[in-house]
Amino acid sequence: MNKSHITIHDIARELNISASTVSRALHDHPRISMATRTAVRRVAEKYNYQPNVVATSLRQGRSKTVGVIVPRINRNFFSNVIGGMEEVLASSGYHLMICQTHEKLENEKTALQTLVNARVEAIILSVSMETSQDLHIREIQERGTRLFFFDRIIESLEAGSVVIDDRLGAYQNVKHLISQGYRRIMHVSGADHITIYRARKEGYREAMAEAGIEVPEEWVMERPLVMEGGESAFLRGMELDRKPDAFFCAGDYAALGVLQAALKRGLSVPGELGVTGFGNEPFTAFLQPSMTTVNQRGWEMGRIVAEMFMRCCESGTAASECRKTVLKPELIIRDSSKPNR
Amino acid sequence: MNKSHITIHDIARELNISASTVSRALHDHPRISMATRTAVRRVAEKYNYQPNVVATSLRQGRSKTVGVIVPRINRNFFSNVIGGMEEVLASSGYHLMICQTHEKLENEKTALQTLVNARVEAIILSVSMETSQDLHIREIQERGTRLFFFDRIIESLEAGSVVIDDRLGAYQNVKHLISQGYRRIMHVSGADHITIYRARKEGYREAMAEAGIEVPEEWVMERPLVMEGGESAFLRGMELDRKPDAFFCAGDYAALGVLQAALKRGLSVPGELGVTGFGNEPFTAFLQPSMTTVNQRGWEMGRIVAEMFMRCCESGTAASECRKTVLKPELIIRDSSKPNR
DNA sequence: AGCATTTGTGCAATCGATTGTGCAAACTTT
DNA sequence: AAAGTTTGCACAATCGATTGCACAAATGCT
Repeated sequence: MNKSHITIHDIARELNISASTVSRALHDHPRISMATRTAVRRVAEKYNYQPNVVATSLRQGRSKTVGVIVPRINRNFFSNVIGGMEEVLASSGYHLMICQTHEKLENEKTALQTLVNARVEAIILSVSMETSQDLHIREIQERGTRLFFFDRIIESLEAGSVVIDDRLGAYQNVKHLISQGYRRIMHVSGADHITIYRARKEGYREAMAEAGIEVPEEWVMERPLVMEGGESAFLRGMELDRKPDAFFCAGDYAALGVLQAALKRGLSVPGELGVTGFGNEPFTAFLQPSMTTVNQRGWEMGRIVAEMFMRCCESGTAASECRKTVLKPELIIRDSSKPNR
Repeated sequence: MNKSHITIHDIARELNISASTVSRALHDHPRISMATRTAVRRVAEKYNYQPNVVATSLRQGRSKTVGVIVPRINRNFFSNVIGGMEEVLASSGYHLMICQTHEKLENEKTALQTLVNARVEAIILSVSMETSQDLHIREIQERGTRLFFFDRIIESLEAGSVVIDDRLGAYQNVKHLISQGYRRIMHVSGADHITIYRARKEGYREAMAEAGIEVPEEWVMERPLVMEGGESAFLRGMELDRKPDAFFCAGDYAALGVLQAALKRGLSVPGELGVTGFGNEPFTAFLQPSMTTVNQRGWEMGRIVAEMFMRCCESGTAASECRKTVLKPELIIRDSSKPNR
C-alpha cells in the first residue's frame, strides 16, 4: 500500500502502456502524443513520481555529483569554500560528496579512491599537508577523472585551479608592516612543499629585499600553523640577539599564538611588536588588538572552481585544459599592525 | 586503450568465465573453487578493479550514502557536527551528501526532495529558522526515509535525535551570572518556535525564579542571533528605567554584539556589565574579555547521530524507534562573567 | 487506389553488479 | 555399479531509466 518509491513501470502499468513510453512522455519526446503525455504527467503527479537518480546515473554514466576533498571541513576557510561550491552546483542540480583528509596522505588516497568509485564527475581538492608528491593524484587523473584544485595546489599537474596570489598577499602584508615602521620582521612559515606557504615566504622576502632589509636565516621559522607553533616561534625570536619587532605569520592561528605569547610577556601589541596573519579567520576581527590579515576569499574561491567545473562540463573539455585562476588577495588592515612607537 | 573503469565483465572476458563467477569469486562465495578465486583476484588487481558503487546501489537498493541538511555549512557548530558524522560514517564506508538551507524553508523542502531522490539511506537534519510546521518532513518520513534530527529538532515527529540539554545549559549559565552578583539579567532570545531557543529561555526563567528575581516582560527580547541583534538588544536595554547589569544571550554572535556595543559605550565588562553567550564559537575564547559561554559539543553530536544511524541500520529498526539522546551541556566560565563590582 | 511518409508505441538491450536456479561433472555412499 | 551428494560454474533475471530499432496505423501525395 505504501510503496515508498514509485517507478516508471508503476505508471506504465496504471496506464496500460510501456515504461519506455512513460520515460519518453516525461521527457517530452516529440513522438509521444499529447494525450499520452498529459495522462502520464497526471499519474506521475498523482503519485509524486521522482526519478531514481541512481538508476539514471548508472544508465547515463554521469552521477551529477562532484567530490570534494579538504583537510578538514570544520575549518572556516574550507567550510566557506564548500559553501560557495554548493551554492553554484546546487542550482544546476549537482550534489557534493565531501571527504576529509585530516592532513594525512593516507586519507587523501582513500578519499580519492572512494570518490572515483562513486563515479563523481569531478574531484575538487585541496591537498593535505603531507602531500609532497603527485603520483596518487596523477593516476586518478590519467584514468579519466576531472580534477580541480583550490588553494593548496600541485603545480606539477595540469589541472584547473583557483588560488589567491599568495605571494602578493604576503608582499602587501609585509610591505604594510614596513610602512608602519617595523623593520626586524620575522616570518612564521608553513611546510615548504606546500605551494602557498612557499609563495608567502617569497612575498615576504621580496618585500624585505625591496625595503633593503637583510633577512638572516633565523628570521624565517617553519612551524605547524597553530597557536603552539606561533608561541614557539615567538619564544625563539625573543632568544635572538636582534629581537624582532614584528611577526608576519603564514596563518592566523599562528599569529594568534604569537599575539597571546607576546601579551602574556607584557609586550604591547602593536607598538613594541607588530603581528600580522594570513587567512582572515573570523576571530581575527574580534581580538584585542584586532588583527591585520589577508582575506583568502573562501566563498568566492568555491564559487569559481565550481563554475570552472560547470563550464568544463558543458564544453566537454578536459579539466587539464582549464586555466589557473588567481584571485587578488585583500589585505585587511586592523590594529595589530599600527605604527611602531 | 585507456579504459577508465573496468568491470567484472572485462575480468570475465579475460578469464573466459562468466561475470557472475567473477562477482562471486570477489565475494569469496564458497561455491567458487580456490583456483578461480585467486585467478580472478589476480586479474582484478592487475587492472585495479573497483566496483561501480552506482551499479551496486541500484541493485542492492542501498546507496551507502547519508544526507545531511544544515542551515549553513560554514558555521562553526554545523561544520563540527558534519566533521563528527564524517568520522564515524567514513570508517564504515558511508558517504555524506550535504545540503544547506540558508535558514529558508523553501530550500529545506528542495533539499529533502533532492536527498530522497538520491536514495540516501537516511537524512540527518537540523531545521531552518523558518521551519515552524512539520508537514513537509512528516511526508518524507512516512514515505519511508529514515530521519534523524540534531540540535534543532521538531518535537512533534517521532525520530531519533541528539540535542544538548539547552534548558540546563541556560540554567547553569544564568545561575553562574547570579552567583557572580549579577541580578538584573536580560535575555536575548531566538525565534520562539525553535525548540532550542524556547528551552534556553525556560532555563533562564528557571534560574531567575529560583533566585527570587522577578523577570519583567521587557527583559526578554527576541532578536536575530547575530551581532546586530545583540547590539540592538543592548541599546534597548539601556533605555529601560531599571538598566540591566548583565546579558545572557542565546547565541555567541549576539553576545559579541552586546559586548562590543557595551565597550563602545564605555561600560566595563565584566564589572558594570556581565555578558554570556551560548555555543562556544572559537572566537569567544580570544575576545577581550574572553566570553563565558556553553559548549554545544558539535563534534560529539555529529558522532552520536551517526552512531545512532549505524545502530539503526544494523538492527533494521526504524529511525522513529530511536531514542532522543540528550547531551550534558558544558558551561565554560571565562572573564566576561567575572563578579559584579 | 497505391505508395511514401509521418506518427505513436512497444520490444529489447543497456548501464554494472548481484543472485536464484539449473545443470553438468566429480565425488561419495551403499 | 547405481544412486545420491557435493562442487563449480553459467544463464538469466533483476534493480530503474533510457534509447535504437521495428512496426503498425494514420496521413499525405500523385
